[in-house]
Amino acid sequence: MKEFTLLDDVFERFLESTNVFKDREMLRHDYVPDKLPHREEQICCLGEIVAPVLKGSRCSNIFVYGKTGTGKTAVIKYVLNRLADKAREFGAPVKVCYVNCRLAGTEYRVYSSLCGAIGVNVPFTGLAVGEVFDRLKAGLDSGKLLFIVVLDEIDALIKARGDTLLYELTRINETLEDSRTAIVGISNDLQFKEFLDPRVLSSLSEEEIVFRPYDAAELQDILWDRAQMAFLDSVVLDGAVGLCAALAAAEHGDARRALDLLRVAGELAEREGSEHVVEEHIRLAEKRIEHDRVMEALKNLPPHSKLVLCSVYLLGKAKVSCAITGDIYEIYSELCDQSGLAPLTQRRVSGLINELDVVGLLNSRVVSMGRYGRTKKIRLSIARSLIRKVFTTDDRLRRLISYEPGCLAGISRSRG
DNA sequence: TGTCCACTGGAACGTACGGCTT
DNA sequence: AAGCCGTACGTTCCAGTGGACA
Repeated sequence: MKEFTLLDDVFERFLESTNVFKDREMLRHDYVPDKLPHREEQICCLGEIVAPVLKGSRCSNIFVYGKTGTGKTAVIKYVLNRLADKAREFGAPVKVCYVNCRLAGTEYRVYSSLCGAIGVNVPFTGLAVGEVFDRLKAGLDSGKLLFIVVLDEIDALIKARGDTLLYELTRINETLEDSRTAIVGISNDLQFKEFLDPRVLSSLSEEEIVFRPYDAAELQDILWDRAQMAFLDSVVLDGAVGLCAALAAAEHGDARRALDLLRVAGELAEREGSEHVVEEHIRLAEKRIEHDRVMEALKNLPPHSKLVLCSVYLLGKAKVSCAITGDIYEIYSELCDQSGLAPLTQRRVSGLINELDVVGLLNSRVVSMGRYGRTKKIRLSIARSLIRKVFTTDDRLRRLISYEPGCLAGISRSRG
């Protein structure tokens, strides 16, 4: 009963608090606004490239690249949405399908999304990739269609699975009867071209559009536009937007990050009943976003990764200045013993360390110690208190973070 | 200068599982 | 039901590596 009263208080406070937002959805990065400042050039360029489909011809394949938060996805969606509207108006048989390759994860799922877009049902799993591709072709050939395929974050898929998907898609028109397909590939990584077969690259890059990062002044314009839509009048102060833009500009001009900062800052201001969003809220928002990211990453780790991280934590606690793979594996094995898990091989643990490095929880560096071999030096790249905080909520891990491994004494002696 | 350490990291392969086709 | 397929997660094997040391 008490909990309900408490919760009711929270809701009451929220309802009675001063409003700062008009429509917070405007600050989400998947929202595509009617106006995209400082991207007029790219919008026109893309528009010119795709326009031929309105007259029933295939448009060129396009390769778009630029860092995260430079407006690539927003511009593509903006232009292709307009194109689809125009096509309906003119009765052109245009279909657009947007797939995020990183989220799709596999060739199979990319093909099945494409099939879904043209109304071909494909089971969620169970078919050979070739079979799904054949069904896609059959689906396209069952009518006359101009199919525009947007493959966002294509670099993620190519690096993980190779370029067969792009190879097949860039050649699909050779076997189609009446329908035609055009590909828009979006990549965050410029170097990604090196992973491509030259034939695929030349076919995909019939046209190229580059999105350079926004500078602080441009970010400020973008933020003001969105702030006016998202917040009530004169809620956001000049200094707050300026700081927000400056912080995001320092991080390669990432508009997505700038919008996140502004949204979280607004939520913080709302919660404390403030009538304005000020610089202090932006600073707090910056800390909050990083904190949440790390907490989320920690909570969702698989059990063995948690034990690896716990081993690094324990080594730090024992004042071992820089842990190496061998030390970590020894402690990890002991922790497995303690928690009744069968330990993975050192090879696998080495891979887990790399994965923890990629998500930013660890920092590892390959070093050679001369005749003492080659290994990785590993340290935590997050606050120890965060690990304690998350692991104490887990019954099994709570015991382990205060555990004193027997092998620790030997490690400390040799390398403390 | 050659040896040797303690790994790294690529590649091939194994196993389990869910789900489709025949 | 059997066979096949993709996916996830793991193991095993092994060539390669950089630099301290004899």
